[in-house]
Amino acid sequence: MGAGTASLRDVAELAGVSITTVSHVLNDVPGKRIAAKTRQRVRSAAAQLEYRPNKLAQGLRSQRSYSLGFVSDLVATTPYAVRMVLGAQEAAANLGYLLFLVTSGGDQDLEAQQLRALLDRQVDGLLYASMFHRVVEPPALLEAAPVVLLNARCADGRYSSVLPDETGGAWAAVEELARQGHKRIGFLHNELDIPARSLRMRGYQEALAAHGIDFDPELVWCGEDAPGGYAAARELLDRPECPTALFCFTDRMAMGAYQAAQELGLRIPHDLSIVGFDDQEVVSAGLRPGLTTMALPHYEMGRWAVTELMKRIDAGSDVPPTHALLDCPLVHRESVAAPREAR
Amino acid sequence: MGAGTASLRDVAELAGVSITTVSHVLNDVPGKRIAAKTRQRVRSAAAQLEYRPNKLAQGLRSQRSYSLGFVSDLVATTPYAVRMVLGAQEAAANLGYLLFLVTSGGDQDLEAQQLRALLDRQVDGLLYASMFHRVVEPPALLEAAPVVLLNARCADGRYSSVLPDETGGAWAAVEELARQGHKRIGFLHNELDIPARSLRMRGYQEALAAHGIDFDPELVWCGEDAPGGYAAARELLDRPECPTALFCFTDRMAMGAYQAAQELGLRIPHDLSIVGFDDQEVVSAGLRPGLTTMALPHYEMGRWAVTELMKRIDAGSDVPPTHALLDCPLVHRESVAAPREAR
DNA sequence: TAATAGTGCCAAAACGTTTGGGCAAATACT
DNA sequence: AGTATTTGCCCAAACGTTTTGGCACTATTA
Repeated sequence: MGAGTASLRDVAELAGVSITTVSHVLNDVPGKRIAAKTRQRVRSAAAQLEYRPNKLAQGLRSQRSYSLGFVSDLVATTPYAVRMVLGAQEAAANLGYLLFLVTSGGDQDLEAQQLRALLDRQVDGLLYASMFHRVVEPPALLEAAPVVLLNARCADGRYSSVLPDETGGAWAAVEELARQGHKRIGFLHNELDIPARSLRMRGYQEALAAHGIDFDPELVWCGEDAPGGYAAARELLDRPECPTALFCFTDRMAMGAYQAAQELGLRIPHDLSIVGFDDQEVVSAGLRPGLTTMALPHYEMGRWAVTELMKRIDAGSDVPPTHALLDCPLVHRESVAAPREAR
Repeated sequence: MGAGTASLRDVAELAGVSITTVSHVLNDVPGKRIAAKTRQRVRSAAAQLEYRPNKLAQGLRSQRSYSLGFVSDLVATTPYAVRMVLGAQEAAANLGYLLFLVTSGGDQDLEAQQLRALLDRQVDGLLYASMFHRVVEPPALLEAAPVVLLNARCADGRYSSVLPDETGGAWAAVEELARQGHKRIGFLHNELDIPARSLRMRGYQEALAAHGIDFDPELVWCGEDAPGGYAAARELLDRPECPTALFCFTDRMAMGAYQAAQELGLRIPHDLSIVGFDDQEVVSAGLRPGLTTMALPHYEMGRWAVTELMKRIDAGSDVPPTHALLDCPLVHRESVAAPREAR
């Protein structure tokens, strides 16, 4: 009844064989001829001592630490990003891997220091994650191990990357509204210089076009977070020819839009349909009525990244990088209905 | 210009000394007499080769892996808990430690499996974290390493633990309202069987008592999340003698209360003051007006936990466990004012 | 000059694995 | 019976460190 501290030697001694043999048996090394009886003896000795291999020693010897580094700019304020970590962690666990989690807070020196700490521990690969979709300039240290970019891509496409399909998401959101018969669909847009900005704009425009609706720049208004969403929505809804539906860049902006609608006496979805983006549950499920919104596939991206990273670890760095775009599923709640006019 | 893959032997060769000497120099081993010149030579050789010690080898030899395990039930849906991880991670990084992050999702077998994976990697200690404050029954495997309980405690107090001061937080929240002159302070309470429930209730009652206000069970109504908060608030506010202020168990319930208030034509904070709990920023900063609320000291708890864990790692398990209660700071926004009657 | 003390360095074992190259004994062929 | 083959196992080196216990010099002292 070992306290889990038994070594290969202890097992060997108890089984009356050499360390080599124990190793061969426990690892099922192919091509090694060992009598069934001996195997049995070894296994039961190992079981009896509750033998567990020391991963440090294993890693030292076989150049495989079975651990990965998850590097992210800031895990802090962004709640949904947690699902990225979770997806990665679960996928890793299934393969016998563990994740080192480090955050740089955006500080380059700190990031380098953390990366070195990871490499010192001989991680087999790195997940370089951004908390919001962006183009990154990966630090030189990343060269030292297989890498996959998560929720980010680099300008030269050198590393594999996985991103949400922003355009497709925006497209589907607007499609959902257009299908209900909406013609005047406002867009509560973001003003940050991030890829999602132009990508979702594209989706918005293309979906409009697909439904034969002319793009009207007057129906696009920028802002940020709930206050920005509120202001932008007031702006759009205070007009004579106001939109019957709003597509919001984030759930938080949608939250602001709800407030504006309420103040103006517009009932959702009767007088105004709203679709958000992010499926930030505290907001989308907390609002009344529940907010129909596009979910970001954070969990799936985390999983994808690990799977891809494994391929690269196993195959060496000669395989060309892959770039994935994952779907943003529509989450139906109660904020969308046909426009009044169409009823 | 080594690719970071130089070993002690390479440095020794380049400096023309033995491995031993290099180790002594680079580790500043006290009591070792080595000529200043030699030291210089070794250091510059190490620098030139960009030598970095292999932590696997170090750990194997010196029984210190400089890594910790962060075990949590589920990192998933709960966004604020992220700050716990962050606090732990930053504190660990400052001490040269890295964090392995694992989540069990509440599954006992999976948890055991993950714990073993951590122990296999010879972690120096474990952070056993709960995503919401609760009493846990720690698995037997925790015995195998120093442990600190994070946002949790065990019934027998065997392990060190750190928790938010729920009672103090509730006390301060109600105090904030009472100080403004509110006499009828409703409590939108939770109905789950968790420690926070009775602890906050105690804070609520004590603060009332401190202000000479009689506790009125009629002013306490249970529910959960935004919908529950909405329902409970409707219940309380629809009366003739309705409360002038609401203390909400969570920000999400407060969100529901906002909706109820809006429907009833009550303006916040003019007609109704509200204090929440959690400081879940998407909600508290997203509501109009901003929600005054009690923040949970997740970040600080994370920090405290690794500090405590370090003590226990360094001191052996003979030092008695410590149990900390950390303050919940009040976050002022715009949802509190004096009651109308008092103006 | 010889004993003593101090200085500067190193060899080797150990941590717990994996793995290539064995070598005896048992079995199969001629 | 003698050779070839197979079976079953083990030795020892290696991974990259830390650490103990020296050993060979040089400098000091008597």
